[in-house]
Amino acid sequence: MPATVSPPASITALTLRAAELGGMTLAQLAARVAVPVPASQIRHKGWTGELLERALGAHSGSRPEPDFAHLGVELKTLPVNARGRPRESTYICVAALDGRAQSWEASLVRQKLACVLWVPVEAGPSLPLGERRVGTPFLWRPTAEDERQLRSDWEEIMEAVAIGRLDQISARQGRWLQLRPKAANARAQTPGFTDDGSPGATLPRGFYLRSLFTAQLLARRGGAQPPTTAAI
DNA sequence: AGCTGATCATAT
DNA sequence: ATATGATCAGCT
Repeated sequence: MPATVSPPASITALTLRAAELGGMTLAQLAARVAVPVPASQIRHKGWTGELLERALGAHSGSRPEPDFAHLGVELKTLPVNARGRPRESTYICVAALDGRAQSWEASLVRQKLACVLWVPVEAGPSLPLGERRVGTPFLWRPTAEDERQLRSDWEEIMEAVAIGRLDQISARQGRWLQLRPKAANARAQTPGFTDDGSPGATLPRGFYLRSLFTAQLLARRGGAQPPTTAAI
């Protein structure tokens, strides 16, 4: 039975709590909240993220709200390699593909990224799950420049969606933000447009932050890290 | 090696 | 099916 951690009362309490996790291994964290460490992530892809949620007192489950709704903070783990570079893009949210008009201001992408607590975690197939260590968490709010760039990509992608040309969009589009499949499998369906541009079911897709973007956040954060976690 | 498209688990 | 958490795996 997993142990329960109470929700942090403030952003300050949250960041302090997060800072204390820096340097810990996932095995130590798992023991603290009493959850087992899987042998592999192949069938537990979201395990690290869910572990951090528990450890920090988030418990929104799969509900469509921020992890720390009362604080307006979203929690995102960031898998990094031995050199401290992001190993993967970061999933943000699903995209509405039905062509209804949307504005950047009211977009889910903008809401999701309004305030994010990033938690770097060592990752890689050669590093056993339990031995991976938590890096130095940091709170991020998009700067005006961050938002300008994300908005530019979002609008370009959504313009193609709005005219029903889902077939013209690929993950190659977008400098910082991209649209990629987000589904149980390639047969999944959601309202959208078929390849000929007519209304119909299509593959669900989601917005992802390219690793180049998160790499810049890590670099911007800068600062000295403990020797053993020099890279993260 | 990096990237794109596909996939896995769980809760609602 | 939608939304949460992401990583896998084949191709360039």
